[in-house]
Amino acid sequence: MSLPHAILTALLEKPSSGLELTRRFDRSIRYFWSATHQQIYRELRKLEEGGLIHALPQAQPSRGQKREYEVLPAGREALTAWVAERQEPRAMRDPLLLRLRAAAVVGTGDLADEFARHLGLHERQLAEYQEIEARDFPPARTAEADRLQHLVLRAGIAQETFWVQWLTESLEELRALESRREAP
Amino acid sequence: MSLPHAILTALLEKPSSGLELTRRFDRSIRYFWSATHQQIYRELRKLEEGGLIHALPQAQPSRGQKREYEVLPAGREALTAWVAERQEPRAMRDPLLLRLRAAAVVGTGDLADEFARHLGLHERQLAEYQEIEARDFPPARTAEADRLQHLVLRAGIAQETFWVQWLTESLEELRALESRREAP
DNA sequence: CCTCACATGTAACAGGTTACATGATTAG
DNA sequence: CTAATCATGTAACCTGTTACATGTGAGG
Repeated sequence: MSLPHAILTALLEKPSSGLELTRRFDRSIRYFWSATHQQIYRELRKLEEGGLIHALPQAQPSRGQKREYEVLPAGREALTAWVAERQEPRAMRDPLLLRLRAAAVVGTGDLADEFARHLGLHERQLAEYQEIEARDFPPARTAEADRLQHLVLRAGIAQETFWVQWLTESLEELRALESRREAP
Repeated sequence: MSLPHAILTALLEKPSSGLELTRRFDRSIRYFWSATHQQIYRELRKLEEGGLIHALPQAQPSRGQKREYEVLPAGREALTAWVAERQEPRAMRDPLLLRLRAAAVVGTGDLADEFARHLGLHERQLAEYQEIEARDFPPARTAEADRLQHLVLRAGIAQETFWVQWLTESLEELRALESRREAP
């Protein structure tokens, strides 16, 4: 039940069309929620049917024409209620950990290369988040919304930091095991 | 494509029935992959159809009867190939972050209570993992499979440590914002 | 006119969740 | 015999992914 609420949040900040939302997801929402344009269009239709948003009247509504959506009061209420819900934390579920676990049974193969590649990707992502932090969250800000958004970004930074550290450590271990197999 | 490989890994370590697998997922596999019994039965059927596992012959195969499965050579090969695949890291996607982001727009409501509750849950989980580490991974072990499994557990520990730290920090911020609203 | 970028949409499928159904075995 | 527990299974639904289809408008 998260995607509709991600969309409501984005639309409250700024009424948008489906494609604009897709781009906003790609640009900034990506670091805590991702979605493709197909998901977004499907969900916009459902939200409109449910009376939580409506399309701004403009031009003739036809296939290749832009449709901008706006959140209705019912939509804002639904979002507020969702924020207040009691929800269980989601369990960790990462294929890379699973592959390492499988490697403990069938052998590591070229897994070290894959770990090195992931390490590079996470290092780049971390650097990007740190740039955003430096640019958009200077120390002196005090507006409430800013502080909350900063917390979300810090979660992203902490996550990437975790990956960089863990992958570095794991890579050492994998390479040590490899060289031990070559010259025991 | 992760669940079938999680099952293959578990079955290679020990041939099991569907319900036994469910319990093993709940007990130990949970900290890097989770699955319900419905998912597991569905997947066992597919794996058997695909010739990657087969049911051990025993008793008459009827509805309430236990069926134990074993991995076939083709299954082991499939798992080995999957470990060697090139896969993109999965994006972070957590509803709690999304709710905090939404709260920046519609207000925090009782979110602080929810954060406090999650903090407690993660603290308990962290303690559990640390117990497992102390019990199952004493410092002197050197067997390869042990070292790899230890890495996986350390990822779980690092994750929970992240949550405890981030939630603690966020909770302070949320409470500070609340008291600022009460007495500005 | 053609092509490209913009914009919306369809279809099919894989994976995950929830609720419920049914048979077999064992304890009281 | 009855209730509880073990064990497997069905069905419906929601979410996410991939591939493809179609219409609009602007520039060359």
